Amino acid sequence: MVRTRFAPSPTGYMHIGNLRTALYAYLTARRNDGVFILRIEDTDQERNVPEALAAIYSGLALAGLVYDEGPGKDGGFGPYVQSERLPIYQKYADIIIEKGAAYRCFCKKEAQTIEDEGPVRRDPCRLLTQDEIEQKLSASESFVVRQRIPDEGSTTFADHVYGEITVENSQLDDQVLLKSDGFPTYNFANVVDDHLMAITHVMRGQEYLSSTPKYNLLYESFGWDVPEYVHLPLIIKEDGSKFSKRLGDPSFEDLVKMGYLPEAIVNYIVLLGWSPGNDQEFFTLKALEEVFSIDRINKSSAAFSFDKLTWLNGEHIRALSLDEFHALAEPYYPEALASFNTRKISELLQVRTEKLPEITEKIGFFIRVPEYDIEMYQHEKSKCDPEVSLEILKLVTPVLESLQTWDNDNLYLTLKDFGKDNGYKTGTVMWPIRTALSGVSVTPGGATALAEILGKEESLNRIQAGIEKLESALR
RNA sequence: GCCCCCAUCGUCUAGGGGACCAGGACGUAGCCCUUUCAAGGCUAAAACUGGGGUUCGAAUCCCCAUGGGGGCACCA
Repeated sequence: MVRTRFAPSPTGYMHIGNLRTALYAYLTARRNDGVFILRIEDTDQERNVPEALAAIYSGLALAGLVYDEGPGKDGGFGPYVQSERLPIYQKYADIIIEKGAAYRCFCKKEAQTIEDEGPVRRDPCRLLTQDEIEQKLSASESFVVRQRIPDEGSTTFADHVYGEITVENSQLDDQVLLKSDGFPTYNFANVVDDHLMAITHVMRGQEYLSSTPKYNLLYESFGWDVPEYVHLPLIIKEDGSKFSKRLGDPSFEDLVKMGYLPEAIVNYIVLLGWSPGNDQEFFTLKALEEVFSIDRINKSSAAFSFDKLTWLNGEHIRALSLDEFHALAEPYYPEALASFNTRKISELLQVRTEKLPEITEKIGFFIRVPEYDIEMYQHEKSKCDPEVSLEILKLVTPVLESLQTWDNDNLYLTLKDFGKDNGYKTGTVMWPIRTALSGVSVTPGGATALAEILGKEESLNRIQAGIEKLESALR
């Protein structure tokens, strides 16, 4: 039974790299009919942010990553919040001290920060005699528990992504397992919990690659089986620097606020470091659950491209039904748009929107025609200029006035025929109308689509205004 | 400083000795379609970091160099 876990510490937001780790862990569980577990790693009391827990839950929910076990969803391996497991770590710390694979260190914190010679520090306390220890203990001196790394030999572990890695034990430091406040460090808690929670595949960022030998040694000291390791490459920026919230890069929540669909973000993020082996790039979470596999994960770090995310977001927007898109677009429609058929507007917008907030700037002209220059009527490709425009607008007015059925199809056929009868290209007829109706050079949809939405009366008013504008300018 | 990891178009990647004068996607440029703009279609420019090996043959295997990244906390 495959069991994976996502083990974030509560920092207040969902980092992009964390989201991907969660995604991969989730997909690995789903693909293998396994169990996906959420564990909260809140062992740093100074860094805990109160509302951060909520951010983790909402972030996972937003991404669609439903966990099978976790806080509030006990599967027999709880509690799933590390700060609620303190006695457990205490117990295993005692066990490992007993085994001789760890020891108490009574050194002062400050003394530890002095730069020592050599890459690895061997703490003097590892040589303390039993008597000395008893003495310090009874004097209730505070201490931390450190792992006793063997002086000789080397440690090898296998990683699904990076292969076999060997490190000399002399390069490993006697890391702290239990802090003086009684809390475990990540280094200890992750090993104890992954074992106790029967995690089969440990998936995490590659920043843990270099400390993994120490975890292996811990597993060995306890006599536990080592889990499968899956270390994930880093996500960086296109200039090669770190992708970090602190440096102003967006978190998952930020991206959603910027108008990216959660499903598009998830789709994009899965491709940063993994590929399906064919040309498919568009994926829903459901589809990924069927095809994701660990052995197609890449080794090298991947740069986050906003351009590609934006494109993929457009793909997801276009894949929506009109109703779904309309629901997402509506919040961007101002009150003043209420008199129009906004569903029709959504229809025009859907294929032209890559990010939701773009909608705002695309629809302003529906409410009011902006001030514009008559140069707007000049258009090479449509063989149009202000003079011709004026002529067409005047000629077309009675035709439109007499039109009974005011919809896109009828308007289009009528105007097309009008052009044919009067020797104009369709584009030459449409350009001035579209311009008069909107006052902008680019609109979602053409002249007739806009006219339909604006309605007969408003359309004719705007055309009349265009005529007056042109007349006064050309006089 | 020490240790570990990585290295294909600008970016994400396919590729796991001959099928590669290296394929796809984003972005960029051009064309087509066309009622402006999109969407869609077509086309173009664009990469195997360098040097040694191994081999009949290397993007693919090995070594070195270079470059990049990560780690060396009572943070995770």
